[in-house]
This record gives sequence, structure tokens and C-alpha cells, in this order.
Amino acid sequence: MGVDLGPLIKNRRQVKVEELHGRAVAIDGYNALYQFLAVIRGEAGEPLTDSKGRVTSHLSGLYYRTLNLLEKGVKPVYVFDGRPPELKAQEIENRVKQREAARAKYEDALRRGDLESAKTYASMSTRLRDYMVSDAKQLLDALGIPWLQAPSEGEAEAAYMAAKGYVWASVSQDYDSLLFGSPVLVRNLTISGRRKLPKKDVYVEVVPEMLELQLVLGELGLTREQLIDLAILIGTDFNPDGIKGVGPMKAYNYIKKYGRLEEIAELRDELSSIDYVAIRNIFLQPDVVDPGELEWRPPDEERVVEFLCREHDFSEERVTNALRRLKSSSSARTESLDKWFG
DNA sequence: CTGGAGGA
DNA sequence: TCCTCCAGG
Repeated sequence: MGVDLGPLIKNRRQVKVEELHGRAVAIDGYNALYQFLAVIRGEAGEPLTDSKGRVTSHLSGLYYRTLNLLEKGVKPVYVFDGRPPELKAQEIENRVKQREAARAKYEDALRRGDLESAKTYASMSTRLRDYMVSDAKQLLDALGIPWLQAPSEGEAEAAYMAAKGYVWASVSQDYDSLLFGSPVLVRNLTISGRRKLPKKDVYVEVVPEMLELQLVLGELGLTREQLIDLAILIGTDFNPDGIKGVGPMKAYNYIKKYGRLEEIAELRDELSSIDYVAIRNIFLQPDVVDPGELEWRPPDEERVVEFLCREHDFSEERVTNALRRLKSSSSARTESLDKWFG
């Protein structure tokens, strides 16, 4: 779920798509696929599937989102989670239980014929299976988009890539990559702007926003080490409960007043059950790998059609239309991308 | 979420 | 041309 740093961070800036032109970004692949799976659903909340019953919602989202980014001159590299740290076990168990509870409510809502609730709970019961990730990687290969299997946390790997200059920014909805040291975090990376709020017929304009680590730290008057301590008080994936009764504001006040966890006398008992030294280490010395040279190739149209249309029953008209649009876009003909289509 | 249809 | 709505797989 990530750390709830949102309320503390005022220093966020809306990004225009033009500012992303020509830039490489590392996208948290699991984060992205989960969102597509949660959102792209039918009337009763069922995911899109092919004729063999395999889920394809995430492929649809990944395909059109990626082509849109390419059309705008953005060069994405997708980073997928590897083996989670031991300390993430509790968080993973929590998520499993939440999904199971949501699934029960989903089935109940279906029985009652309450489609609106069904859709909500279906979304909450989203599971990302291995085959879905595998399919996503196959699609990216066909599209000529690089992807990376992180040794551990994808967010950590993306942050490393940004910090080392392999990419300009990391992309995720979560704030964790700031804790992992990403100099720039982009949230809401989407081209088409408006999104419908659940329940009400209200539409909200969704614009990509950019958070810079140094500006955030400067705004809060904290070091990255202190921001990590603050996050531990609120609760991270590695101590999901945090400290009872301590949210973003109280956590901030504690760290501003005492500087670091060791000095907070009144929380000594609560903190004694949290292995915060190990958690700090996950954020400060994460298990990452050098990505090597990233290569963007032109989409292999034959392969894309074979995979999406032949194998997964996508409409060939829609799929080829999208590719044609990319080919005729100005971005595809300029700069480093001109080699794509001769 | 996104593209495309169909109405304003 | 813009906007809203809905199916997509």
C-alpha cells in the first residue's frame, strides 16, 4: 500500500506532458498493472478476459498507456518486483486477507444483484497472478519497451535508476520511492486527464504531478533518514501497523522535536517491537541491480497483433489503429525515436 | 483506463 | 470541436 506521506507534502507540481518529452522514466510495473486490473472491468466488476478465460484487463491498460507515452516522446522502462524482504510478510498477509474479505463481499453483492457494490469489491479483490505479469512482459517485448526484473522491491530499483541517471524519474502512485532515494517521483502518469469519482457523477481532472526529493526534504526540514524514521512511525510495508494513534502529522512533530526514533522516550515501548534498524536499512541500502543499457526498439507489429489479437482476442482494428497513430505521431519521427520507422 | 461513437 | 457515455476482452 505504501507510506501515507501525502498529507505532509505540499511541494508537488503539476507536470505538462511536454516536460516529459524525450525523457526516460522507470515505472513500477506491479503498481501499474494493479491499477489497470482494479479499474478496467465490466458492468458487474468482472475483468476483461480472452476466450480461454485468461485476464486481459492489464494488457489493455498497459498497451494503450504505453503507446500514449511513446506518442508523447516519453520512454518508459517497466520495473517488476522480485522477492520481497522478509519484513514484508505481515503486509503481504494483510493484503491477502483484505482481498479474501473483499471477494466474499463481492460474491454476496452479486447474489443481491447489487452491481455497484459488486464492482467496488471486485476491484478490491484484485489479484495479480504470475501469468499476468508474464503476459505483460511478453507484450512489452513485442512493443520494444525495456523491462527489468528487480531483485527485490521494484520501487527501490526504480529509485536507484533515477538516482543513477538511467532515467529522469520514477513513476508510481506510492510515495515509497522517495524513501528509497528517488530524486524525482511522478504520480498520475496518464495522458487523458479526466477520471470519474466512484459513487458520484463527479469528474476530476487528473494531471501528472512531480515531487522532487530535495524540495520535499527542504519543505519539511528533514533529512532523508529522518523522513524514513517518520514513515516508520506512520507505518511502512515493513511495519504496516506503525505506532497506534500516530498518523502523518504526529509523526512529523515527533521527528521534528526529537530528530530520530532512538530519542523519542515516550514511544520507547512501542518502538521496541519494531525492528526499525532493519527497516531503515531496506530503504537506505536496498537490494538493487545495475540495469545495464536500456534499449527502446520500434514495436514489432506482427508480434503485437499475434499476441494481442490471435492469442488474447483483442480487436485487430483497435490494436492496429493504435499502432498507426503512434507511427504518424510527431514524436515517433523526431530525435532518438526517428530510427524507429525509417 | 482508454478509444470511439454519437450527440451538443 | 468538444463532451459524455460505454464497451473493450
